Amino acid sequence: MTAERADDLTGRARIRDAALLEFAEHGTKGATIRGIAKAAGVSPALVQHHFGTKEALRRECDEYALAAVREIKEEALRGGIGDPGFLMLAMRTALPIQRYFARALTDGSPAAVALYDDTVAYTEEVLAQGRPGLAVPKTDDLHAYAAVMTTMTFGLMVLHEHISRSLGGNTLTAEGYPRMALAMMDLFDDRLLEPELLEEARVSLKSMLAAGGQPPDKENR
Amino acid sequence: MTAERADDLTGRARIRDAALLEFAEHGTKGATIRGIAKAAGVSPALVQHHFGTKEALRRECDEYALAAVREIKEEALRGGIGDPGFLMLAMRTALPIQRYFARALTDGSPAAVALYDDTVAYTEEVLAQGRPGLAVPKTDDLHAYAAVMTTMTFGLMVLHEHISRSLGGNTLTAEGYPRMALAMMDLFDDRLLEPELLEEARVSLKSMLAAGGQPPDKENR
DNA sequence: GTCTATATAATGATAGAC
DNA sequence: GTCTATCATTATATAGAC
Repeated sequence: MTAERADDLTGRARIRDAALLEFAEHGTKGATIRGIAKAAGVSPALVQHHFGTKEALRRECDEYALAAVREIKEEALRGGIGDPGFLMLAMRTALPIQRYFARALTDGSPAAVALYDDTVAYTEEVLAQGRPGLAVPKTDDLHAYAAVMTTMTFGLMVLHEHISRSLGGNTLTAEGYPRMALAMMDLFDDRLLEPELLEEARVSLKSMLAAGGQPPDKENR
Repeated sequence: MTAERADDLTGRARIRDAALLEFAEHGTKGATIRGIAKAAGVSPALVQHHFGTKEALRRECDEYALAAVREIKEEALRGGIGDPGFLMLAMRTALPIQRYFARALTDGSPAAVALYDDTVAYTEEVLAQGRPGLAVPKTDDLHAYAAVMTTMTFGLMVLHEHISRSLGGNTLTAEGYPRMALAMMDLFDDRLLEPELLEEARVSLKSMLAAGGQPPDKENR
């Protein structure tokens, strides 16, 4: 999984890399063997020769992408959360891998599910154990807290096209990332909702929760 | 756009509603005329008779969904941000519409772009003007602040399948929404990163921003 | 390993009857 | 408005030569 130069890739790897991008761009269904072959500069038959079926190729992309992310994550872990590079974990992941997952998370794939579930579990663990520089979360539902945190972070990746358009620079690269990240920090350092309104909303939500999912009385609507 | 009962829908509307769900489930490319026809209980030819092409049907779903959301939003606006229903704006939107946009935001569509851009602009406006119960954001980049806020909120919708799985209940419905929303409030009411770490990260990001998108020196990696 | 040629299936779209 | 039947296109997948 070490970085390989585009020109000295074997045919098989060239096809896999092209597939990664085509799946990211057009989705599982939208990407075609023909398109992938064209992008890789080979014939469609060669794609089938190496991977058998489109489904198998997809599976291989899935596994490759997941392995790549796990490798980056382990590397970042050695630095610790205080490491300036830790917050940029996303940025250290190769662009094609990020784009692949951004799409796979909505297209649906085993690796995307694994990545999501892994990340929620890891986030929950870190929040529970505590880390230097990291406060203990004030919540009585740490799992949901971790899930929301993870989902929001992934949301920025999944919707990268929209936020990049809005901010005028690709947020998955060093070009657009800093502006987004700074705003994210302002947002989490802020307390936007005033305590009274917050409490009011909490009470309303807790009554919904207690009611087992029934919406509150309709008179308010 | 008033609520119609499933049984007294005209054929055309029944097909449109079925298409909305099929596009949400399988994406623009994955949804088929045959599948939509089957879901609507009509022949594939009737779908073409009413809408001409699949692209035209998709366009009509797009416009219908956008109009529906705008209507809900205007209604919620009359209550104001203090209205307990305001925070639940998403939940008041019909489920098929939410699911349609959750998919369209990554599949790409004019309505999805319009919805996203509208929402960022509206969020920015509200934050700039201020509202009772809402603090003034502490940031020198209000647009990015609004964009990140919007993207994170939409991220919860786009990734609803994953967070629902993680929390054990559909977060797009009253069944799973309260738990997610409560965790969201805990998260925004918290200050997870301690000031020193936050400041350190800000400095690093600002230097990246100033460098015009060049990553910081590699020695740290 | 890589290609051309071809078989097979799925899908979008049309024609014409009722 | 609604159907059945059919066509044209595009996609996956296979066979066999080099």
